[in-house]
Amino acid sequence: MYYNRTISKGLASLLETGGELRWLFDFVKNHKELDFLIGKNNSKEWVSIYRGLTRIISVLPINKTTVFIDADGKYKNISPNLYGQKRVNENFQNDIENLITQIEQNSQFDRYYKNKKEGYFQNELSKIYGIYGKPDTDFVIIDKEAVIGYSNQAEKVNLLGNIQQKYKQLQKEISLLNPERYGKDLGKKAIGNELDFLALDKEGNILLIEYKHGTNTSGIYLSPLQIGMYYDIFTYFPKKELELAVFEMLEQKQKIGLINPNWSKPNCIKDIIPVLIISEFNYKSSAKTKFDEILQFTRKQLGSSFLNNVQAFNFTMKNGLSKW
DNA sequence: AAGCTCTATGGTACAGGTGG
DNA sequence: CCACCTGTACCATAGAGCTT
Repeated sequence: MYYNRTISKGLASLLETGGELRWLFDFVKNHKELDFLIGKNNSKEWVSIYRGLTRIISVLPINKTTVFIDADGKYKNISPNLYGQKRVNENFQNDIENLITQIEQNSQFDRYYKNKKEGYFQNELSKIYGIYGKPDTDFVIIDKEAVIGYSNQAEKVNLLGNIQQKYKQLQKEISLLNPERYGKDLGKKAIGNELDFLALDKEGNILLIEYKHGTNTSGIYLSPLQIGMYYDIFTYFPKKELELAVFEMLEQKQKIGLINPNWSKPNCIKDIIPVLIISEFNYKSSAKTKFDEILQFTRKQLGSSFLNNVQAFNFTMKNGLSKW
């Protein structure tokens, strides 16, 4: 298993000050609805730009002078000129602007950002604790949609499969316990495998952040299972290796400017803390009561120390983060 | 580089619940 | 008892990895 999503120096330098794609960095920083996601897996690396939940472009390096601009077919159809092979010295800002304008004008895309739901708040969070972060911000986002990689399918099934199995079983039991209250056939429902945000706080704690919008009731009350699973996966991962990867990603992001270069980094990793962040929580919703019930149930099954350091926050534009 | 498959998620309709 | 609210089931869409 491996986890390190630092991109190659060559790709990173394109975005750094003086790099040929530096204009892209400025462009995203100046558009409040846009944000970066950079990463790699065992076969490729990329710099992607998201508008809420939509990946509007991915930049994939082909060689030193050429990149491939990719996205879902839907967006390629809207703005064909933007996609395909490009020279790195080409400035395709106008094409991106054109794409965004068309996305804004077509209501079919509203649900990914304009409706001010999940995509909107996820983007806000991501920017406040990322590219707009201050030197004294409580924590910084190291990675988004974080996934641990496996060298092959056998290893994945063996390591991840076992952990997933455990939580799927619990989900099934919860469903059988009270199908009306918690949902039926939850045993068939898959448990997510991407962590929304991996962050680092000033004290040196790694925060495993799961984000939910307040209207997603079942997502909220079932989140102990999801959060527990990420906690298992990341605590199983060798600590030294995780620490190295996190610091490497931090440094790379600071060099580019995706994290404030003056943010004072901790000396070492202290702890791993699971976190739930909910935006626009509706206090009339039963989600909180059910969340406590699920937590109680899982503690009965897995031991009282299960998620004993979990933290939950409300997130609003007005007050930022406050205890849930 | 594009198509295919798997999976996650938002939107929506409706059923059931609740409060006035 | 009615009007409104909430949550679930279902469906469509899109992201991501894999294959060629």
